[in-house]
Amino acid sequence: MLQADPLRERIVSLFDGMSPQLRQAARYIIEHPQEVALVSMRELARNAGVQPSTMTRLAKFLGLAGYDDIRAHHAEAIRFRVDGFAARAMQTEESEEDMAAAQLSRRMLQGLAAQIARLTEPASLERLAAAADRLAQARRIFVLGLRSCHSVAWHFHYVMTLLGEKTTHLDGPADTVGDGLIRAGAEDVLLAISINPYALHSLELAQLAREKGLGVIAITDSEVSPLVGLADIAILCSTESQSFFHTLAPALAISEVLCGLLANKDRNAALAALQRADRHLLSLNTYATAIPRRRI
Amino acid sequence: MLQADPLRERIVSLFDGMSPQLRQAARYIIEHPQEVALVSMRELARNAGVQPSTMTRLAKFLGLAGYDDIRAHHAEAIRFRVDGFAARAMQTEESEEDMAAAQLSRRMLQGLAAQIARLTEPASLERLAAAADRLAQARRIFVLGLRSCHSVAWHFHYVMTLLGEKTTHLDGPADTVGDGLIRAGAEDVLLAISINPYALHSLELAQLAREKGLGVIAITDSEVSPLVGLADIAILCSTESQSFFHTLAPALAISEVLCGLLANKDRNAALAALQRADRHLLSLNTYATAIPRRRI
DNA sequence: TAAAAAATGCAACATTTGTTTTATATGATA
DNA sequence: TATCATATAAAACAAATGTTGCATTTTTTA
Repeated sequence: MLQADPLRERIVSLFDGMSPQLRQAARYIIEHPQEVALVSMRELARNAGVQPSTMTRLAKFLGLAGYDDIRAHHAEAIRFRVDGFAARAMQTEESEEDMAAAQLSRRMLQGLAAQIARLTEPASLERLAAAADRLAQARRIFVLGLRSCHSVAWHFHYVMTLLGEKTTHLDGPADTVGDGLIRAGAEDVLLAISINPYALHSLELAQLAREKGLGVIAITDSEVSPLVGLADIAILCSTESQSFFHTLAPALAISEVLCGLLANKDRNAALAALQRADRHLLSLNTYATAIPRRRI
Repeated sequence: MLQADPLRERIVSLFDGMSPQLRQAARYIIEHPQEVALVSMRELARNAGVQPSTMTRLAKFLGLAGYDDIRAHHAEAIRFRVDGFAARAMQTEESEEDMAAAQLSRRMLQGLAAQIARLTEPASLERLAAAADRLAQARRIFVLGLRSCHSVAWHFHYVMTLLGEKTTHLDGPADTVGDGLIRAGAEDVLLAISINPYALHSLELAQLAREKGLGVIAITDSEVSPLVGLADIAILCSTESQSFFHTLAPALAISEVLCGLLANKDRNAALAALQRADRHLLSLNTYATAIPRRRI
């Protein structure tokens, strides 16, 4: 929002002085302003993961009479926004270069959004479901993604480690990438991610996995990708982008969906695992609760 | 409202068959659609000059279960208008225990697409352009993303290495993550990526960078993220998803856009650099186009 | 460590909400 | 006009809302 929003600014500026629960409530309001006006306080509190009373306390903390002041403010913001949209588009006066930058950015982002939206085609959804089934059945999941695909492979692996110990990330220094497969067998599955140009090493390892009897699931970019012939299930994602580079956002989206599907197979187990991970990381002081903030 | 609105059309088409009081209520709703979602039924009735019961009767007359259906519809319309169908799937019930895989996948993907599309708001585009400018000016770019954000940081770094030697990826074993900053100074910039929950180490390093005089550019998830206070420019991306986990797809999209903008600053240099990288990797036999024959 | 203070969860509270019921008014038909 | 069906207003109702006080937990201070 470009318009001055005094309440929003007040919440941000007082954020540091809030207790954890107040912060959680405040954060949710900052990030879902329209919901404040559209749902009841109790429902908002539920969605924000706090007690109803916390919302009242937040209002008082902000110096307001009660929660209704917060709601009234956000309702007013919605009433004003009716014509604010056009106004906002106009008021952006930019330099020529920035204009060009904004245009390129917009084109790229819209392209990415469209590509991810296109993954909702029935054919893709079927393959996603089949892949999730296969991954759920596997004893062990080996995740392989080299070079540009490393980010996707690692992210999948990272999320899955929050759920349990089922995945092995095939990566390592000194040419030890494939060592994880030493004890892999027919009960295991390789999740291989590779896009054009295909890293030779990825294909070799996928081939090796196949020879060892592993199931192979591929995330790749084309029906004629070499991985398609090697894989039991291949999920295709476009990598075209409006810039010089290939995009991996759709591939990342696919891997996130796979994680979501796997977690959804047993929601309770997933929740329990996540809580366990939370506690572990908490005891390690991995995350910041108190914030080293110095400047506004 | 430009979109087709079935309820509105239904009210109009049944208008002639209504009693005077029903008409008065219906007319007010047609002419003040946003008020329906923003005030209580009794207040709406008062403003419309009818009895509260008339509103309920109108709902029944339209074939709905009750007034709440009318309100829910108008709230949805506001969500639609404000977010461009973004947070829609987001808010809907997630209580269905056994959601079909296809349904969950579709929801997740649509949500991701919408979140990326939302990054095209003018405010975001401005920040992207400013960030690209700052990164282009920098002597050196240090890229920091720990834990879940590693994928984004690494991807940015990887793409940038194709363009040149300007970036340093802050990562390493044995607690050497921050060592890259040893010789960093005021002419350099830190690109820090962190989302809630914020890795303590990321914040500490960002703080250190700031103290050493580096510019700080952040990719983070909220106006109240601790990185916002530390950063010269903060680019915000939503991380909410329909599943248990946060999504990094929008953050990845942002980093890809930054790469695109940087490459676009000097297209010829970028092309030349990419060709050089291509030749190098070709001579190393990094890539394949067909299924490889395994070396023994 | 113990004591004090702050933060939080819980449950009871008075209101307010949307709905339903009942009584009254309205207007058409014969 | 008398009769009837419909439309409206008023009041009663259960369900929900936002708030508050209190007990418990957590954090800070001495």
